[in-house]
Amino acid sequence: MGAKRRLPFDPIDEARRHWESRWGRGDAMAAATAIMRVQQIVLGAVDETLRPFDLTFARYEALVLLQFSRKGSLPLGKMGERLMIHPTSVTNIVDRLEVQGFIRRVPHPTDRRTTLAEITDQGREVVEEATRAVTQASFAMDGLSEREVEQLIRLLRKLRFAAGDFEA
Amino acid sequence: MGAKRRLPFDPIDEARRHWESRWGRGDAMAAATAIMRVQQIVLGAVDETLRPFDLTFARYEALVLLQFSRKGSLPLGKMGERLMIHPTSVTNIVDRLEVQGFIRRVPHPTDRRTTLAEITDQGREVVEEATRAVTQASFAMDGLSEREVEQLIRLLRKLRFAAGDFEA
DNA sequence: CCAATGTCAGGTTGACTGATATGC
DNA sequence: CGCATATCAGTCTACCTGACATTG
Repeated sequence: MGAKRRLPFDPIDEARRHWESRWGRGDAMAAATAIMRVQQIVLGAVDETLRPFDLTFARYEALVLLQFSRKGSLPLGKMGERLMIHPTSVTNIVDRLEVQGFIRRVPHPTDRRTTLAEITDQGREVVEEATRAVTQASFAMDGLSEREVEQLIRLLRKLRFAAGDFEA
Repeated sequence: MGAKRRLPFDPIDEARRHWESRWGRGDAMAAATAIMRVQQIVLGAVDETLRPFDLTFARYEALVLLQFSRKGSLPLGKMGERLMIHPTSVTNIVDRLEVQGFIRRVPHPTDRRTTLAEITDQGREVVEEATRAVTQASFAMDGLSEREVEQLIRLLRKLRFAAGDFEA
């Protein structure tokens, strides 16, 4: 296993002190580092929860998106936009989900350039099951109160907005 | 390019509404998704800033750590602990930095099992230069006020603490 | 002719697993 | 002997670039 030992101090805080004593403001750096680390923690927790279903977070998100869509299908490009991932990543993820039998590729009825990904019955089943597990696992957010989770969501949303993710 | 278009709404918020109307509480899921996305944004911003120096965030962090260390050198294992990365990733990162001439491997004076990574003069130079760029770039944190950045740091630290990263 | 859509080939990064040589 | 340290081989995810065929 990787970073096994629990450190006797917060390494990010420590780095920040060094940073500020030498280079000035270190809040942005500290925040960035913390985000990296928390992402690692959360992703690990989620992937572990999803492993029994042979899903990664990325593929799970794709399935959830299709599950929520009106017709159970979306153009691949649309999926990339919503999930904010690269076109080639969409191809990759859809490939795997198709092999697993959770979605299938379907030609678009009118625009013959575009391919639709359609969730299968088996896909719907696995999403429901996986979601049950995921809801219970609570994603390593146990350390925060409900209010704090909302606060975190708000701050992250502001950051994403400033980065130009969306308009509202 | 990947997710180019700015969406007319917040996709995470939208997903959360769907989620909650169907499966119950969605705050943890929303927070997890937001963290993934923000990590992507921040990492992208940092890596872009560091590209002129031929550094990634991971390698930059390793250099900063060595720069801050008393003797300018640390055992590889120690580096892994501090940076919270896998031993094989340490080997990988140190390999690359060594090829670039920013660090060099040095045998430990007493314990012949362990190898030290020592930052070179060239390494110190590039850290200073890169840090100047990085400090100005401010890591896509522009959307938040100073107070909010501190708030974010605090919440993330709480989460990391609950996950068992450190003891203080 | 130009734009959009999806795919493919090929390269990079970092993380992981499992095995191994060396030294404490 | 067991344990620690670092490495190696091999695999995996996700990203990127640049090219391409097809279609609008």
